[in-house]
Amino acid sequence: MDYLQGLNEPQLEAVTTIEGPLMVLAGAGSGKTRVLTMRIAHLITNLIDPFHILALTFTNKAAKEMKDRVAKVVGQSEAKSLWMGTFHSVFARILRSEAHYIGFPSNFTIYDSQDSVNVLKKVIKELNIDGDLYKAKKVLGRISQYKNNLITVKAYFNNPELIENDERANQKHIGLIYQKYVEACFKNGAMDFDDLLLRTNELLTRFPEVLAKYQDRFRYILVDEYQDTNHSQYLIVKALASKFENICVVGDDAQSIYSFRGANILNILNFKKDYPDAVTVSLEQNYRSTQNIVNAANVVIGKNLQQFKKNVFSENEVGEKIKVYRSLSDADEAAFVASNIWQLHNSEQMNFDQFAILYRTNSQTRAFEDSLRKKNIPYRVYGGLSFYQRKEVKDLVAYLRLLVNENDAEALFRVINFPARGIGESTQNKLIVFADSQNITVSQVLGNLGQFAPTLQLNNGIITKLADFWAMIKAFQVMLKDENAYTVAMEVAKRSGLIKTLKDDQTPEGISRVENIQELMNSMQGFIDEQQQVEDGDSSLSNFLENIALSADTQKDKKDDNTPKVSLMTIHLSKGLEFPVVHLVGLEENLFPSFMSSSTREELEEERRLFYVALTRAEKRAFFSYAISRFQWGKITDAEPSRFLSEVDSEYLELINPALESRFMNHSGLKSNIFDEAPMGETRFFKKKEPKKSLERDEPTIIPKNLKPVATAKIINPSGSSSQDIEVGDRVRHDRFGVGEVQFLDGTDPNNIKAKVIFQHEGEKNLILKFAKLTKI
DNA sequence: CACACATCGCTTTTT
DNA sequence: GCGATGTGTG
Repeated sequence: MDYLQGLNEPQLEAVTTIEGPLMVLAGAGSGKTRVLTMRIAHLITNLIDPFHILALTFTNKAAKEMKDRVAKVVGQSEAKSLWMGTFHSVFARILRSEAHYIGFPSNFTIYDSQDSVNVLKKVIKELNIDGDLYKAKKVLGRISQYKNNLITVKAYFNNPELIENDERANQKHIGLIYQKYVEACFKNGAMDFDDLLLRTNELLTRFPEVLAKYQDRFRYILVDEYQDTNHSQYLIVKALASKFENICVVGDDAQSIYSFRGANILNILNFKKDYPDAVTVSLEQNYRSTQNIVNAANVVIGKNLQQFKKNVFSENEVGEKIKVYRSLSDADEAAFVASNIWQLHNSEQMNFDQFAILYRTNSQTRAFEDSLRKKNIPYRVYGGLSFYQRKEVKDLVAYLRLLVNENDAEALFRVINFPARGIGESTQNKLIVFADSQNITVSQVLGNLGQFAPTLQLNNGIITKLADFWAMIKAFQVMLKDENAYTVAMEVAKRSGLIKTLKDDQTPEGISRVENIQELMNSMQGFIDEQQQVEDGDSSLSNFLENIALSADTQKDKKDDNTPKVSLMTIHLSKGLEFPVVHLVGLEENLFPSFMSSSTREELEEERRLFYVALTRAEKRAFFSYAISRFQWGKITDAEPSRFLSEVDSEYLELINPALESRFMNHSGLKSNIFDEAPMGETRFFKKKEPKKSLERDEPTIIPKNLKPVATAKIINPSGSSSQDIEVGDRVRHDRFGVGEVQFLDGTDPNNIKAKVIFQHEGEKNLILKFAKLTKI
């Protein structure tokens, strides 16, 4: 039992309490993952067949990590029959084997949100409903809400309150759209993400024998991040656990940050009500962070009313105070962060992967990318567009999806005319209308063109094109019977003309698209290899498709060299991670807390939990920063410090640019010379800036408050007629070199100002502005 | 059908 | 400011 060594008392209790309901409240950094894995190991060591254990997580990453760690303790072979995965993947697997109960094919397609939006757009159009009033994305959000709360179409129409609600919101057609959307998905043999949960509920409630089967199988259930479960997930877990009640949920109500997508914090807050006999264990010792960080985080989260009272503490060193930096602009903030990282890297030999920059919104990324690039600091941006959401990748995947499930009309119409083969919109519409009138699917029409051609009212040329297209798809399907998925996919990429079309585009973007296709092929090969190595692996195309549908792998395309890099991500993405040094940036009202989430107490409490999550990522040092003005939506907007800053007791904070403070507080306007005297804490945190020979120096005018502080010169456009102000940091276009960014400006003589510009593709150039004909963009 | 131009809308997003 | 989406024109 050496795996029990080194656990503290509550951890030990959580691991060894095997029977009955158990709730583990795991404060930030308290060793939650360790407890979960040791608990599973302990179950197996106590001769509980792994076959009877189900462990549910929210991310693939968490599932994989836990599985690896369990395997290390109990051995690969023991760990294998364990069911461990995300809610969605586990239930997708169950649904595939039981699909016939609820009228779905077992090879149903899984739609991602983009697919769902596309289907909804078509539904809205078909219903002749004003698309301006019903934005597909918004409507999907609504439908998702309903599904997550188990409000089916039928339940919706039986609930006058809901209908009235939507009517009052001027959305009276929501019910109808919802209905048509569900019908469309059913016809396509497709489920969206929410369906994977909703349909599982349907399966378990409508068919007691199915429920009994899985209840008997899953005798020991563990749920990670329980505070993030939605109602639908809650009901499934409850139903499955109701026979044996060996259910262990682990979570931290203080870290519930996904209510905007249906997570219901009440699930964890009410666990005791559901299971009155439940044992509760609180893990309160934080092993991650300094006392200062833990205490500061505690003070802030303590302002929330809705929470379990916990006493999270640290016995690590007290640590440094949290440094607060007030900056003039987003660019200034970014420059500070980059300099600070650079300095710590040099003075304390810290690797770049020990730093994280956390922000509230993805749009804040850019300024930091710029500032890090200027200092040649390697970084990696997490999140953003997932690899599998790229258009070119989706296109090839759509072909493959069509091979597996030819009823998938969404996939069909995505590829029927891409690459262009003369099957235009009107032809497509005719196909849809005709298929609807005959009450069959479009694939059935295409499969029996000989029979339907006379009634289709299409000319022979088009009929031939349709026939050719369908013959191609059919040929791929035949091929799939003998060849492996990779070979078929390669053939699809070539024969469909996809690769050729992409290769015709020799722009950098076009080249990267081809690379993405190659990367998709590589990942497919990797998947097949992997599956063939494990016993009863499934290297089929449909399994590959399911895998990518349920994984938001954003980094597939990044060649992973092993250079340590600074991590840039949203706070949401940082949950579960830890970094020695954390920069929490953009601490401004309306940004964090977000202006969208400042109206109700519930929303604000979630933002505060988000703040808590962000701060507790830090192990040794935390830096806060905010800007008094920033670019937002193309405009410079004034900003006020976030309320969260004032919620941290000042004993934990240290302002690091008081010089600026006093200067800036007097509102007499900024004199130009303020820039000459290192007002931004420069003496301490900035390497000396490039010398600036500003024209403003000779003009004792009041500089507008919102002028970017890094501005070094104004120049007159050489054309003479128009004059433009160009500043450091501006993006410019050059006839020959393309798009670039001004690095610095030099020179006092207006006729002889030089600009150093780094162009996206051409690299660094020194230009004399008078001749360079730059345009600001 | 391709391209150019206009318009919108814009938090977070494990699946 | 920017990218996705939609509309119009040749």
